[in-house]
Amino acid sequence: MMMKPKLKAKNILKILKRRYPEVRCALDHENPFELLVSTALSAQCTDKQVNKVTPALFERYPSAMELSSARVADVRRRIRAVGLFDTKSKNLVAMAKLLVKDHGAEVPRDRESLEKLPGVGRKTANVVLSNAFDFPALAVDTHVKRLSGRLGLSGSENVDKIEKALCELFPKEEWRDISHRLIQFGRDVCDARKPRCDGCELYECCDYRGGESPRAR
DNA sequence: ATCCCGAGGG
DNA sequence: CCCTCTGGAT
Repeated sequence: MMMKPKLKAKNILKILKRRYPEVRCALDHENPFELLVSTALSAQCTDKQVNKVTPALFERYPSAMELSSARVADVRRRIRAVGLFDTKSKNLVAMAKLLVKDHGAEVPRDRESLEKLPGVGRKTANVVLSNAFDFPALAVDTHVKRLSGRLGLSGSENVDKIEKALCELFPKEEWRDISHRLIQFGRDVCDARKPRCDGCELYECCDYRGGESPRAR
């Protein structure tokens, strides 16, 4: 019973909405600057680690203006718990300088400018665009990548193609939340190494099924 | 030991 | 495409 991708996507959307009625960005922040910084810090670590260092960080550096004149060593000390701090601390200060120089110390609202910021890639840019500015964007991270592959929504292509495929599959107004739901589901059920396929609500929609089908990890 | 709600560089 | 960077959780 091969389902058409479009219909399959619709079912997945429905099931995930039921499972996660309300979705929020794990790194919830009141202003774009804080969202940008904490999202950039979240690379290769948990949001718990990020939330541990950001309060003190933002107390000392409330905006791009203050952060732009920070000493890298001080920032590094403050963010040590998130790991990869050597690169991240340098990037944060450089990023703030660029914000002050080119964007009036504000967070730019277009993808091109965001991705020029040191330490900001496609994923972070999409999170900021969709969560801070309500621009339709679908963030693809490792969870989304893995789930998309397993469910058979896209091939195991590169991130750009996966993002494009998912954007065609899901309605624009869902782009922001579907990645959060896929991420959540990836953590709760579809683990990278030991997926809990028994009792999985998406089993019927899945091309992977614990490895039964020849699909990418 | 191994992986993580990445990004940058080779 | 591949690798590396890191602390923390498991």
